[in-house]
Amino acid sequence: MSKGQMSKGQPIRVLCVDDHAIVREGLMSIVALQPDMEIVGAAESGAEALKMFREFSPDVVLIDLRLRDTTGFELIRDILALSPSARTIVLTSFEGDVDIERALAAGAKGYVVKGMVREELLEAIRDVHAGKRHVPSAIAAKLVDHLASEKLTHRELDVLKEVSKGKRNKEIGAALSIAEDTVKMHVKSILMKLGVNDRTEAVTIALRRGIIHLQ
Amino acid sequence: MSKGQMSKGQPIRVLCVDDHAIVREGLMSIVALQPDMEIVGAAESGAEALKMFREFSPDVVLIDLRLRDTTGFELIRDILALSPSARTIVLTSFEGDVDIERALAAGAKGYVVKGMVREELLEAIRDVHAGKRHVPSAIAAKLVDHLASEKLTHRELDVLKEVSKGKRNKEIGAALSIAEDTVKMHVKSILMKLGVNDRTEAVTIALRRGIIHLQ
DNA sequence: GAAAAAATAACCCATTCGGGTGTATGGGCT
DNA sequence: AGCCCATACACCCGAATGGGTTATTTTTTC
Repeated sequence: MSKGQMSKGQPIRVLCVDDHAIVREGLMSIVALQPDMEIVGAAESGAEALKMFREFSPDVVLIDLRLRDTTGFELIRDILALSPSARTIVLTSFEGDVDIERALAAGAKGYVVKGMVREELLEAIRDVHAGKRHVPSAIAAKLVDHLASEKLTHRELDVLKEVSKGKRNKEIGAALSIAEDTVKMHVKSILMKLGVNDRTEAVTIALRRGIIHLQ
Repeated sequence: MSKGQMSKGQPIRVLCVDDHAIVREGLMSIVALQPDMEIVGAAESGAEALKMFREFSPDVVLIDLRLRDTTGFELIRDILALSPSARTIVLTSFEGDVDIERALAAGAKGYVVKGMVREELLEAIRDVHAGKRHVPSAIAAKLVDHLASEKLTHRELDVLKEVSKGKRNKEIGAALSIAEDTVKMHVKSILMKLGVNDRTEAVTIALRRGIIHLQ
């Protein structure tokens, strides 16, 4: 790892990971214009990203949360396993507080939403390269909004995913090999934790917050 | 309109409309590399797009469906109202059959999904500029899959949107100023047309197919 | 102007749902 | 050992839901 003694004159070496060619292209063209940065690679999958990370040891890695062969969360963990001092920034269109929380928990140093102004991204890259965290206040605010809200347990998540498929409690019980009454218990808990009236609103709120995703 | 006698030597003049700076940047950099194309403008809102369209009379307009101040559907209609021979291509991440159908119904000549390969987009631009339609078979297949499925009526859509908020039939009735029994009638019809078991699945299927969108 | 489609409303009825309360078991942390 | 928490199960009950049928009025379409 040749990051410790990086002098001010050397450009920030950036790797970007996104399965959309347009986004990779856009990132490259934005970053390439900065005199203090350079793109060392653009990967379209997690596997390719890891290969490029090993090969180029970039200073900063930009990562989308949705990838073809893995998730951004997993990729961040994989990269940190290779190099614990790696600096990663999530660049995604997901804005749910749970997505943000999971990304930061996985070890991301920054979280930037696609659709922000160009400067926000560049600032994030410079901050994170300098060892700082960079989470825009609008993003941080979403986390704060749900600080008090209880997290769903693993089992509740299982149930919620089945609920989103339109299954009845009885069917969910059969699918998860538990009693219908247990399912009802979980559903009640889910509704309470999410602060909603019924299972349908539970699903839409969960989608909005990034607790579950379609497909 | 100086499009009729466009000679082969002149580049295809492209306008792109997307509220994400990264995507605009990516499009510009992809198109700029093509010898037979040039970007004449990049708008980040519908209003700006119309202004640029009037100013530059581009040969082809690339349009995202989600814009800050309007929708892609509306923008396509607005552009066609200005210039009935305008050629527009939808470039979006929405893949629901209803999104596709609405876009083509609005007058789009092409429909390309973000995340396709670079060549797909370039081919679409050339095809559409040449007066052809360009809808990739994967996209067309989604339309075909739902050819038989009945469309929801306007009122059913109103009800479905309320359902997605977690409202009860009684509350929906109050919101729409109709009897609860009428709401139940609409809900029954919705479930039948979408081929689902309950209101929750109706919402997730509707989201997937682009019949409704969150927020 | 007639025919078709959509919107409205009212029944019935079995099932499901949401809310309340209580109990039990097995990890994990202190 | 004691405690918390997740998980699992049971029972009660009123309200909401989904399915079936019929009918009137309005709107759209041909």
